[in-house]
Amino acid sequence: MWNSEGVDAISVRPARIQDVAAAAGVSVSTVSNVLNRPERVNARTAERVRDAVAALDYVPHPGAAGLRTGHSSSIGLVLPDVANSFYSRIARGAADAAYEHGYSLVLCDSGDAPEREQGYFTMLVEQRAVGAVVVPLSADPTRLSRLRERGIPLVLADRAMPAQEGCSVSVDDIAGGRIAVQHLLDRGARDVLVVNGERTIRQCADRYQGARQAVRTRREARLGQVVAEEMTVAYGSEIAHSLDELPDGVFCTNDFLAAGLCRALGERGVKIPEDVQVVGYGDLDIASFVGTTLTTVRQPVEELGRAAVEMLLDEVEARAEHAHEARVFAPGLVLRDSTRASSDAPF
Amino acid sequence: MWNSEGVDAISVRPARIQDVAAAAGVSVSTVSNVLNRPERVNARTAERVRDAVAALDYVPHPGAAGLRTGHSSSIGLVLPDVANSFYSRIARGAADAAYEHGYSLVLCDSGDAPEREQGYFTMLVEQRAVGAVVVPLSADPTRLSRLRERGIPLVLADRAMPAQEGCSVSVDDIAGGRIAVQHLLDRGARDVLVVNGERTIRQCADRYQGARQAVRTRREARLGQVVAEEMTVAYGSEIAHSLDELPDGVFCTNDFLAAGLCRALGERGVKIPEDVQVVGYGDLDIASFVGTTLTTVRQPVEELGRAAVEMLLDEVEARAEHAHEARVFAPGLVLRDSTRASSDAPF
DNA sequence: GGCTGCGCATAAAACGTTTTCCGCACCGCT
DNA sequence: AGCGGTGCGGAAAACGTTTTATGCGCAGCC
Repeated sequence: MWNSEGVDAISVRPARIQDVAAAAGVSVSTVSNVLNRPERVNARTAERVRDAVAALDYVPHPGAAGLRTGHSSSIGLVLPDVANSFYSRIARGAADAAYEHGYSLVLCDSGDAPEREQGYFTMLVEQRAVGAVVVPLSADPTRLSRLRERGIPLVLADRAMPAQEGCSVSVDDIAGGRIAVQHLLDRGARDVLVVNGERTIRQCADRYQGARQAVRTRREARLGQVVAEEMTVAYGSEIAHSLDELPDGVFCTNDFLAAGLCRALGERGVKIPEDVQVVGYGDLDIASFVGTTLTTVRQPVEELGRAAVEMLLDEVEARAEHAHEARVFAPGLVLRDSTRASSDAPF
Repeated sequence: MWNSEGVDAISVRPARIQDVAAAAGVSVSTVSNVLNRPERVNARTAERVRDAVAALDYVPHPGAAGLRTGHSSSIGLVLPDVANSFYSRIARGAADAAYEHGYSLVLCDSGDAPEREQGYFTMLVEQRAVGAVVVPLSADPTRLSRLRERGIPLVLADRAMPAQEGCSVSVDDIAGGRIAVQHLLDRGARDVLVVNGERTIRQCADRYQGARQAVRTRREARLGQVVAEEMTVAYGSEIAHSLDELPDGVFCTNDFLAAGLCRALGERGVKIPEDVQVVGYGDLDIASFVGTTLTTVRQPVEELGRAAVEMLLDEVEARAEHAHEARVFAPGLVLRDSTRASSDAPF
């Protein structure tokens, strides 16, 4: 009645493989063969079939196919919070890779709730997901058992795992700490302070270890450390105010800390980078938005997501000859004003 | 051989409904009934069945079920880029809602590529997705036809749509512009400048319209506008430098612009908020990280994602009595230093 | 005592694929 | 003529569910 013509489509039943077979004057098996193993069928017949497919706008039903073949074509991506930019960048890389390989990505945002993470694991088991990329809430390996015991392959992201247990991808935080401090030393700093987060956090401990390694290469260099309760702008600022004697180089293990520290130093009349050089970590948005833009350590996070999916698919598709691998990515340094002597206006 | 005992699980075939039936000494239909319409079956039998389910750790195969019932339980989320915080917040809200209702969310990141967006539409059609939430690349409605003609219900996000075409969710940008400027006027500003983006962008046009509405309520107030080529920190800064005479209130239609503008004004020796009050838009991370934190307009973005999914599910589950709706959300004001007279240290 | 109706459980037919045979026609060879 | 290939195409059996149509026993009612 008042419907325009497009709307009648909502009642049309999608074409099945049978319909295609009928239209092309062949059997269903032939249609299936044309679609999945074209080499098995005569070129002329194949052509006829493909015409029919196009004419009917046939799209195969992967659910039905999966029923027969035993596996779906979706992979799970489990992470604590997509709204967090670190995780959303992982998601981006994973989505790209999944798309390129023709898999669909199921977004499982555990919202920092362990029971919800478990719920998603169950859901993935139900769906017979072909595998999962997991950025786990905690390092506790038993939480992964639900997937393990169902034989769903998984790749851990941002968390290393003994290689025989499965694949994992992560960034080399020790190297990150090393290049950050190395850079400060290269630019003449001799008295380096590390503004760190809680050392129980693996990343923080690693970055500090890297810093120590860098300092060891120079006789005359000294390293200090101060630990912030939380890695926020506010604490970075507070630490800058509480400093008695100034170092000539500061390595903040997080860009928030660095941003707060830079601002507070500025308020104290300290010039950056002339008096103190500062390196941050993470290349978060804030690093380039802040007054004096931050030299910082950039992590190839999208690569992490992409690699995780690709390793997962290798495991899925190769099965037998797949060897587990713990891939670690190298971070890189992004040079900006906070360690650059001549600061040409970046805009 | 060298495998620990957990590993044999990878070969165990998941229990089917048949196995449960056998274990409970009933027929498959009874098991199915226990699971889907418990009221149809005797309480004692149901109990036996449930025990068997638990004992075998049976999980139903939604693919197979979907084959029979004709629809899957997954919904698509199509957006231009999850790494962009606006979209990732939508994703977060959508994921929460989907989880609560027992649906799984398929992440479709079109990466700003129209053909990839189409590819995802095709994929969703294949999977017989029950519906989709779409943040479209452009307003061109024909791109959605692929889903439409297959009768897949969809909800548009961040983009209004004639209500009879389907549901949509969006934020009221006119109201956003209005409250921003209203706030400036309330705090005594009389000469208000709007730093806007390209007016071909609907959001920009709307926010400016809201600004005009607010100014109209005060006889003595005046409104000016300057348009930035891009809505970035750099352009905000540039505009601040190019200003001849200063207004006493500035409304930037984006926090990046506001951040750049504030910094540049500071460099010119202008005090914020004493000399000029500034309001941003979006409540992006940058708004609270920047030197003088930004008063800004906050959009309930997670709510957008959540509502979109819920409206979609209403359409899916109610079918007949569902009425399309174009829901628009009200933005709110977040008060921070850039319009606050007495600036107590926020830390 | 034969009906009807009710409460419960089951058998069997779908759903749309893939894949394993198997058959058929044709070819070239002894 | 008989034989083994080979190249193509088809029939039919799975895959794991849901759902429709029955079946069966038993109570209540004329």
